[in-house]
Formats: sequence, C-alpha cells, structure tokens
Amino acid sequence: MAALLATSVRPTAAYPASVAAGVLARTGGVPATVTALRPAEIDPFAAIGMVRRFDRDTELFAEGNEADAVYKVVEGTIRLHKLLPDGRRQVIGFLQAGDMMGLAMAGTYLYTAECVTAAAVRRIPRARFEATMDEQPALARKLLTTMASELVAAQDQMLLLGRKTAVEKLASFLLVLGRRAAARNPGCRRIDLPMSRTDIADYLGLTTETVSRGFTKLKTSRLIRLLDGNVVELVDTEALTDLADCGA
Amino acid sequence: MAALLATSVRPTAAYPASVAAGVLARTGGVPATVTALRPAEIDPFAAIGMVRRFDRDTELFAEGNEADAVYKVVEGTIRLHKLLPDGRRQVIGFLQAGDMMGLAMAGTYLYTAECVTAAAVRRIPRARFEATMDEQPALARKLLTTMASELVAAQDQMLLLGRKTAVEKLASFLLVLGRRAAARNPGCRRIDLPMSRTDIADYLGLTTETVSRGFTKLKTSRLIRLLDGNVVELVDTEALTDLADCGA
DNA sequence: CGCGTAGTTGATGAAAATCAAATGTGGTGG
DNA sequence: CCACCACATTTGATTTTCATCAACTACGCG
Repeated sequence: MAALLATSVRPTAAYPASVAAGVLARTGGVPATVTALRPAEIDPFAAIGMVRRFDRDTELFAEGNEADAVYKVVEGTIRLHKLLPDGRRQVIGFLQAGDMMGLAMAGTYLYTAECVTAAAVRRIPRARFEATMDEQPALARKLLTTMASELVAAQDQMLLLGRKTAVEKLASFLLVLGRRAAARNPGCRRIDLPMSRTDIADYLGLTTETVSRGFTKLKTSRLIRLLDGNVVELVDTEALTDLADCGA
Repeated sequence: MAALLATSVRPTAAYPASVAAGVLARTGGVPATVTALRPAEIDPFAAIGMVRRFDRDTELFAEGNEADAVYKVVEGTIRLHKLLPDGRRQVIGFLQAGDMMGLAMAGTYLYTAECVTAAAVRRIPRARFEATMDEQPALARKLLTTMASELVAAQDQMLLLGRKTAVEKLASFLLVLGRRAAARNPGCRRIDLPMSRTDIADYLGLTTETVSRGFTKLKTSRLIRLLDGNVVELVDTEALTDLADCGA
C-alpha cells in the first residue's frame, strides 16, 4: 500500500486576483466578456484571494495542518486523500476547475490536498472568506447547495465502496468522469485520466492490479477503448451504465 | 442481500409545534426551562413544522420521492439507505435526536429513510424551510457548519469502507457510537445498538455473518462486552482505538 | 539508447462472502 | 405462565473475489 511522498508547497507563480481572473477567462471555456462583465455573480470569489500555480505532485496542504484558508480550483486536477497510520490511503476525491476544498470548517484540514497535474488554485484566507459571507448573505446559501451536492457525491461513493464489485466500481468511476467531461464539452465521449492507476485504486478501494485488470476486462468486452495519452473512450455507455448499476 | 420491505408511512400521532417542543424538552436531557426560554436560538426549527411519531420499521420517504420537506429527528433512531437495482443495500447513516435529513436540495430524495426504532420526527415543508432561511440569514451559515460536519463524517466513512478490515470497521463504528453516547451522557461507556446486525453490516459494507464474527472477536479479546438488550460496553477503548486506527 | 517507473499479466494466498446449520430470543397464543 | 413459533444471531464449512507476490512489458525522460 504505497503512500505518496508528500512534497512541500512550491508555488511556481502568484498573481493578484485581477490578473488571475484574466487567466481564468482565457484558459477556461467561458467567453472572457462574460466573466469580465459580472464576475461576482458568476463566482463570488473571483475577486478574492490569490491564484497560485503549482507543479504536479505538489502538496497544497496536509491532513492536520491548520485550516487557515479555503481553496477553489482554477485549473488542473487536485487529489484529496486520507491516510491510516500504517499508510493505507483513501482518495476522497479528484477536484477540477470550479471545485472547492477546505470548507470543512474545522480547525485543521481533515485530508491532504495534492496536485495530480500542474494546477492553478485560488487561495482564500479564512478571514476573507468569513468576511465575504458576512457581506453577502446569499453566499452561504449558494455554498449550502454546493456542499449538498458534495454530500450527495460522498453518499454515492459510500454505495460504491461498500457494495460494488471491482468492475462495477471502475465502470461507475468512468461514467462519472464521462459526465463531467460531457458537461464541459457536450457529446464528448473521451475522458482524460491524469491520475495514476494507484490513485484510481485508492479512490475505489482496490489495488492497482485489480484496477488494471478491470480496464482490460472493459476493453476486451468493447465497453471502452484505451487511447494514447491516458485518454479513455466510452464506447458503450449503455452497457457501462448497466454495469455501474445505480443512479450514481 | 436482504432488502427490507418498505412499509408505507403510518404516523401514530401528530402534534402542533408548541406541544412537540414540550415533548422534546421532557424526553431530552435538556432542562425544560432552557428550551422554553429561547427555543429559536437553540433550534431555529423548534417552532416550525409538525412533529410526528412513527412505529419502528416505518418508511419516512423513499429514494426517488419528491423532496418536499426537510426533517429533523426529535427522538429515536432513523436509518438512511441507498439500494442497487439488484437489492444490494448501503446504509448511509444512522440518525439520532438533533440530526437532520433531506437537506440534499435536489428535486428528489436520494436515499430512503426508515425508523430503526419508534421515532419522533419534525417535518419542515420545503417552502417553510426556504422562507425561514430568507428571514434568518444566519441560519444558512449554521446549516453550512452542519453540512460540513456531515461531509467530514462521510469522508471518514469512505476511508472505513475503502481501506479498513472487517474488525477495524466494527471497532470504528462502536467508537463513533460511543463518542455520541458520551456526548449526551459523559463518562458513559455503554452504547445501545437498536439496529440489527444486517443494518450494521450494510452500513460497514459487510455481511451479517462477518459482523457477528467481529463482535465475537472483540468480545473474546475483552475489548467489549455484550450486555442484555442490545447494549455493548466498551471495555478497552484504548485497544479499540488502536484497532480503528485513524482519527475517524 | 538505456534506465527507471508505471502498467499489465500471471500465480498464489487470504479475507470475507456464501452456503448451511445450530442456537438464542422475543412475541404470541394456548 | 409456559410452550411454541418465527426470526435474529452465532458458528461452521466451503467458495469467491480480490490482495499479494512475482515477473514481464511499455513508456517517458535524461
């Protein structure tokens, strides 16, 4: 059960919020004019905090660190995990642009956050975060909705971890990523898998070997195709959904 | 994998909020004067909705039902679960007095809620709930904190389901219940287990047989004692914590 | 080009599921 | 009050799935 070595935080660049908003508009799929017109309504945090860039495998914060800030992913993929004392690891989730972390409201972070890919992350100091909520009462309700859907995702993951077989877990995982990809890019059946087999295994409660065998099985039965560059094509979404079963 | 039969909703009694507040004060450990003085500050929902009583094994709502209300448990134990099409069941959580459900903010409930014991539940229609949040902006922030700790619990449960062994799962489960019990009744090492072995199994991603063997193992190694009336005594909390490992 | 790591595939083992049966327990009716 | 019944729990035997151990292959990078 390999525990990834935690590297220290090494931001490769930092921008004030105004510059970063431009970065977001340019790199994201959203037209720059829209974000420029009413950034606060689209993202209440767009004007708060700094966007920092990090190399892949960099640790943003560790389980147990003082929770002094909330983060919002601007670009790249972030991995959250928890560890058992003997090194067994559970990946709690993979975050992409728009996802938030550190909202746990506890004194310390309850999981470790690391960059799966090079990433840009907006860091909002807790004091600023609280102040913003004081100014904008509607914000708490928006966040409540966000938290609610995170909770729903967590419950789906419980069903997956507790009751699904290895192949069902993998099919579910690919379908969820497929839906995320389709949301950004409608009709797209291809998904990027920037994370390693070990990451996937630790997310699904399996081993790398079992994940690998799962991919082979799905490939052999023509439900997916493995393309170059860690890209997977969902060939038979129908059959994958049957496998994954539930509404997750 | 036995799926419990869903019985229809059969409230055995209903009280207006004012009467129910009295019931709460009398049956709970909180002095009646305190709840009587400032109920809204202690529980913003104390004056909203109706408290209904239900028999054990009654279904409150089912996965897929229109989510037209939010609930707060007043008394008794409620079980939330999700099902796979083939009947495999995952218990998402056990709720006790003070816990809320139905906050998912989706159009339909995403899990089924059933009474483990006879229970009293305050039902807050969604419209009233939204209106109350409009009136009391601070409420959303309180709920945000509630949701955050639910999310934390869900993440701990992911670690449990994905990476812990059968006995570790059981030890963790007992410790969490033990902490809950101690919170209500400081120093208490005895916990009531109103739920069946099947419920526990479906909560921990195991079978009843494995849960039973786990109890036997913990009993034989003198970490717990099984008393009459589904009561468990945590004899060696130290050793149980070692077994359960993590901070969960 | 070769080294190192990530991923795949194969053989074996262990934990938990499944199958099966015995034992307890609470509730009901005689 | 007791006997009986249905069902929950425990215990035992066997099977299955997935983890572990081991080897090989492929890919990326210096």
